[in-house]
Amino acid sequence: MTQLRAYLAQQELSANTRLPPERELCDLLGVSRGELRKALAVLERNGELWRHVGKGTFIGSRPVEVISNIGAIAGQTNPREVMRARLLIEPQIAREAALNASAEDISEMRHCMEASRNADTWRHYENGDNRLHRTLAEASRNTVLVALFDTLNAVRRTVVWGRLRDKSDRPPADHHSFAEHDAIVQAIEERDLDGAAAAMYRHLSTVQRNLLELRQAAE
Amino acid sequence: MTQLRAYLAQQELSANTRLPPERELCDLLGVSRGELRKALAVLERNGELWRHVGKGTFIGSRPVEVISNIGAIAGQTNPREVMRARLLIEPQIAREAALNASAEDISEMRHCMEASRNADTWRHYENGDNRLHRTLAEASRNTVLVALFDTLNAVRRTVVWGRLRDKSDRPPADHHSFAEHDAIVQAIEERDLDGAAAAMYRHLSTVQRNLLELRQAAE
DNA sequence: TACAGTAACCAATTCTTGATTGGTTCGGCA
DNA sequence: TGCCGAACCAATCAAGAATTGGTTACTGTA
Repeated sequence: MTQLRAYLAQQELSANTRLPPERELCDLLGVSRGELRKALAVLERNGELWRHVGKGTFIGSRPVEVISNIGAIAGQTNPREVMRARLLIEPQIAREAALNASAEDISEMRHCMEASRNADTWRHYENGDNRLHRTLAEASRNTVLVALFDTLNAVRRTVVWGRLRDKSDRPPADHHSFAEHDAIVQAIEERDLDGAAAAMYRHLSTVQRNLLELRQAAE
Repeated sequence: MTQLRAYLAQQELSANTRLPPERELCDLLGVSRGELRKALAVLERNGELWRHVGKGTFIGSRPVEVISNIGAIAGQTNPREVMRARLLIEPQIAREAALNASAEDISEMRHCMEASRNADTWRHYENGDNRLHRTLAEASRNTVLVALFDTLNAVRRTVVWGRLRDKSDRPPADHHSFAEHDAIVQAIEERDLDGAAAAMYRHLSTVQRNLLELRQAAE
């Protein structure tokens, strides 16, 4: 243990530096591999280095693998997790939108709502729906929030939903989303932060419930 | 062209299905490769299939590759936006962690807290701090939330903070984060959803305030 | 001239194989 | 009991071969 610390001290210990393999290291320090591994385990537990099979042992903290590939995320998750994340994140974005939305943002949102209401196919409806949520995210006037929303949205679209959709080839005129979207935009226009978040939460709850019912009906 | 359509019709044409290589296909259909490629080009422009060198030809539309380039986001934003996004997002993650954290998660969080408390340099402190927040995100047991947190965290570290840090070479024993971290983990352990979110909000508020004071002092 | 077929080549990608490396187990030994 | 040595395992990496869509040049035919 003491030997290892001394060895590390004498070496250049800049972060992300790779140590020699364990087999070399124990030969170098004149200790057995078991003892060396016990010492390394302490240092790893302490967060001073990290190890990975096949890669090696590295100085510093384990790098968080920023999954740039949406498909990788989508492959590890499921509709339930995605829906849960939406319920937690999007109301907060709506809250920030209520704080920062401009008149143009609100006008654009209303335009998207009208487009989806007049949609003659589900595809067109979802197009308008997507644009509405995206415009709402932009209305937060926060680049980071928009980026997070885009990531979340991309995952949502990639995850296999099982092509769930009832048989009607076009959205009914009394589709639940219309009134709910209206409530969200209304709250944003009135600068009602809590109201906007709550309206978005209610909307996503309904979406979730519909999704579950469709999945159960499919079984 | 007509032959190709007939071939596709007879085959199973579920999305993401890979077609035989062009060399096989033209042999199979008895046409030259040039003619086959002209037909394929039409179908690709029509959105019925997509091709990629080295991969092959696939049925359906080309998968959306949303490259969430951290650097691009970081270049368009600023510390204020990042901090604002953290204040909105991370309390929600803490809330979900309070709902789903296992005993191992909490134990690991406590260990990270101890590590950062015993840190003898700011670098080690931040190491423990990062691991704590990451463990907390994992405790939400939601792959999507972890991915969003990683994205947010990567942006935070990329954004230029101006290397703000007071001169003391090690965190003071009464550093505000220690008590605040403790409150967060405490609330999570007690399954106090609102408490965990509120504690995280208070913590990030303090971080934000400290950041502003340091920036003003630097001017 | 015009156009289709053939072959060859290019670059991106995947597949294959062997070596490396952290993690683990088992027997020997003091 | 505790440590050492050796072997083995699974994940990873590295390098080369094979595959595949994209492109070009040449030939033959009408």
